[in-house]
Amino acid sequence: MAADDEVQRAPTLEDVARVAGVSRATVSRVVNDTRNVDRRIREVVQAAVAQTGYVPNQAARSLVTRRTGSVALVVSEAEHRSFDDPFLGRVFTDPFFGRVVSGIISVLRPRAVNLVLMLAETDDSRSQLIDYLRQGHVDGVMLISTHADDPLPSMLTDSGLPTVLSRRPSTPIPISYVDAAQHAGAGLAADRLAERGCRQVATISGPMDMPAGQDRLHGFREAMARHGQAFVPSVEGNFTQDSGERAMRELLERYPDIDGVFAANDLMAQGALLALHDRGIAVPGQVAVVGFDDSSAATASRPPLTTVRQPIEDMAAAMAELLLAHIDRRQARVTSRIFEPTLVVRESA
Amino acid sequence: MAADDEVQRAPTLEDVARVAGVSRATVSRVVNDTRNVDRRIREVVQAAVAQTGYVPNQAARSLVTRRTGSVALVVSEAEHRSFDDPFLGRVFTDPFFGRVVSGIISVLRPRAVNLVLMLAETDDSRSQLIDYLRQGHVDGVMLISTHADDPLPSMLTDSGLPTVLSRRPSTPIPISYVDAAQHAGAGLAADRLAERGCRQVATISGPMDMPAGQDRLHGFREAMARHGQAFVPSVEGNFTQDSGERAMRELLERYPDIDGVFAANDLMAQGALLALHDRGIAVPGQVAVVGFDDSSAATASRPPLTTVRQPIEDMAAAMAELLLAHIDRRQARVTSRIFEPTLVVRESA
DNA sequence: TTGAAAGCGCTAACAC
DNA sequence: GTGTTAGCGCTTTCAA
Repeated sequence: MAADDEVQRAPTLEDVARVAGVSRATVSRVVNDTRNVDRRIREVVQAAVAQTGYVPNQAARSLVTRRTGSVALVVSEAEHRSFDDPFLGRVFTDPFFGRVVSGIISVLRPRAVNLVLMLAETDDSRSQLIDYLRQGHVDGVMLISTHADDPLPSMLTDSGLPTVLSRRPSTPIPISYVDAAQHAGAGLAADRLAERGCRQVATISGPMDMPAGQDRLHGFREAMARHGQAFVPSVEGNFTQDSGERAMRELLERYPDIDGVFAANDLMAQGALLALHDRGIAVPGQVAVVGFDDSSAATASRPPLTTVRQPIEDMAAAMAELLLAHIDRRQARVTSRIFEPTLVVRESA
Repeated sequence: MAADDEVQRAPTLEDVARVAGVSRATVSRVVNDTRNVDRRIREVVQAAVAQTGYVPNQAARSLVTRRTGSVALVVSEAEHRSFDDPFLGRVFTDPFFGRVVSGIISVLRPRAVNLVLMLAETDDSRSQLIDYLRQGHVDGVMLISTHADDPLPSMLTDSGLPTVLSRRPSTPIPISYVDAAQHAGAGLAADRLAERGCRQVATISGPMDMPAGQDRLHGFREAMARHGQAFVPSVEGNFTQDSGERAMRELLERYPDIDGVFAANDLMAQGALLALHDRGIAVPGQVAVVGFDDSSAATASRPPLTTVRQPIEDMAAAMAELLLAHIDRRQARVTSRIFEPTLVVRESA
């Protein structure tokens, strides 16, 4: 209640040093927990820090260290038609996303690294984003890219910023990534359907401009071919529940004798279940359904979904680890880590 | 391919100035688009910027301007029991969240302000967060707080950082916020149920430690009282679909003659629908159901939900506007903005 | 073990 | 309209 009205500005190292009766350098050493500081002095300084309410200024700090202590999670989507068709609704609503963030946080938090979430859905926002990143706001970036011709991965490698993708890049470029064995995972779904005795199987694929969409379709078709089904009809969806519902209706119309369906994610499988339910078709009695992801949608639907599980949290954690390794230069080479999916059997197939 | 091997470091204002043959100040003026620069010189400088690939260093810039050009969106949740019960799943999976982000982005983007997303679910992470924010990483914060005894709102006001809440604070503290008229919204649901002729109405409330949970319960009860129903049974949920399902089962057990239910959000209403469906109870024939939010879950459920709509995107946009106004000191006083909900009638009631 | 001093890259007076 | 200059708050040699 005394000398506090001196200034309105936040206390600086200088202020703390004055109160503690030492130099700025010493305070800096204490704050940064460097060795070689006398115990007594350390305590005096800590008291001064507490008394002044000092908090280091990040801008000043990273100006000299060239480190920010933050990494970015960038979500890049193809287009964003209007305010009423929010791409954000799609991304954030997908249970997939929460699990990714959760996995990332689990490795970032203990190391006191912060997560900055950034979105890019237009070309404008994409270059604005690159600028932001190049300005040194973050030490590295994790990219969740949702379409094939996304220029962001290569823009990022060009920028020289440490980067890791959450999926195989659609065109081979030298960039680190984490992925699940999509092809094999789709094979698991095919095996299950074949094993149940399904003979007329169709699939609701993801967008063909996404690697995950392509891989799951090809993997499924190849595996069904091994089971003797030469032709597997498919309708393309966009990973939303709604698109799954529409696709199922189309499939039913064009191929009324279908007895099994593989949807490239759980949300679409859930949509398919709705369409089947509306037509009074029993699942799995008349049509068996298999999803992909093992997201919360899998247990929330009726009947609960048999689905291919990817260890999303683990994959996300691996992505964060890999990025941190790149940043610390512990890992200089471009690296990939692939996780094996498993089949989770519930009631839908 | 010539003098480029001179250094490995990023080009600075100095470098650009040298190439352009002007002073650093002039380059700065061009980069920051300040008036009072000769057209010719401006062009020369712009060419030099392009040639050198110059990008301003944010740390240096904000060290002097004391501005970062970013604001934080903080999501604060009560607890986080384990890796398997990810609170992130709850927050990010709720369609509500995507709409909030979407609304915020719509006002931030045009002003080139960046959004930093931060999470806090433990006391540890909460103080780590406050430190981060006080270090000057962002110019202001928007807080989505999910429980009553959250210390964050007052920690934030104490820190002196411009802050806006997405809901009325649970204890009255001097802080700006945006909210929907929860009480009135719940009344809309009651009116609809009464109008349909429901005589035994119950409710699945939100968590009682959240203002939104309390307000919707009280609002609903008062309105039902006006319609002559003195006692409205309620079971508490936590805004997840699963909790809605469980609550509905409990309600059915304890009050078998229920003919109408108000769930405090759409996810829980969706869960209620599932429980009703499992018991073979027709909706709205035997039991009418009303939700709250008008989220994507409302149209995805069977039957589609009659629900109370809050203009989430608009509210989120208003929150961002308010924050920006505080930051620019255009708005110094603590302010609130309340939005009116409306009833959206579909099939469930 | 501690202090003095030199910047990190930028903006904003102020002078010209 | 343009250049000079003084910091912004911090870390980090280098001496002592």
